[in-house]
Amino acid sequence: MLPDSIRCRLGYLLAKAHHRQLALFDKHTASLTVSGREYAALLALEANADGLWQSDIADLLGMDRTTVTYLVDGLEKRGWLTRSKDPADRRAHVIKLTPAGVDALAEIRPAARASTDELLSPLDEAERAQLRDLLARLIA
Amino acid sequence: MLPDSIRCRLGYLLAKAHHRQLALFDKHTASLTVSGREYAALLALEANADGLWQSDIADLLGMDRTTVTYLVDGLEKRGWLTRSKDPADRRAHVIKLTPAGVDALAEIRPAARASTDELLSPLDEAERAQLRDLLARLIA
DNA sequence: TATTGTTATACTCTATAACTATA
DNA sequence: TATAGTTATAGAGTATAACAATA
Repeated sequence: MLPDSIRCRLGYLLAKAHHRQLALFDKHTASLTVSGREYAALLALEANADGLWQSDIADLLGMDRTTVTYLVDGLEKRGWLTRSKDPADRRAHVIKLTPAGVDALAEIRPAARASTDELLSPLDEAERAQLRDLLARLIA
Repeated sequence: MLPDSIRCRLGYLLAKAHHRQLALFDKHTASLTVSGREYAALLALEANADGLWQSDIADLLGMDRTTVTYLVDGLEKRGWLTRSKDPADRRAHVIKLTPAGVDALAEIRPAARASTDELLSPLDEAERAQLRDLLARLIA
């Protein structure tokens, strides 16, 4: 009943796939109270152990500064990161993962991977790599 | 600077690609005041000339009834579709495209296609088909 | 003057529940 | 009692602009 004009529409396919991804992430991380964006921010901090400015996080994840302020607020309340003035530029806040944040990430990562596995379950290994490659080239 | 842990994260790739798709659709249809969802609803009605119930549209596009009410309100105000009681089940509204709706669709379609072309411009024909196929299998 | 971060505001989407009218 | 549609409300997510502190 769904016409091909919609089924093959890229906007429809991307919206649905993205929606499904969000739902599966929520399902697998239900006990962890963390959003996909928060997880991405934790990964960015993990990869930058000397810390990041909030504006770095905004640039890396494609959010604006406003959104990062709220996001960092939430993670700071959970004790997963620290905010401190950068001595070299006192306008900026340096954000660093705390040991509790490292632990949280260790808990979240397997759940996040399980959600991706479930989303990608219709595809074999080669197809999964292909999908990542094609999507990466769209947003490059 | 963006770590591979994020760059290869499927949630990140899908969110970005979807966001880019929305932005390009808006850019190419800026003069037409139509959303992607409204376009999808028009396509569904085009493929079902005897009309659809609002609940059919909800099922087809994966929205709830509430959202469809608002969406149909907007398209009806533009004169692109009609609402009429179904004589066979007076609880339901039959939605049909008007001639003005057909005209609008004829205007929107090339703009929508141009936005998809721009989004997919980094990929060749075979890769575009591959991407559609892989995404379709994720949401099946 | 420009930049970092904060706050307030508003606007869109979406989710829920209560309501009506029909079946 | 269940279903189609409407309405009201509230919650995310996001975008904008104004502001303080600092460069």
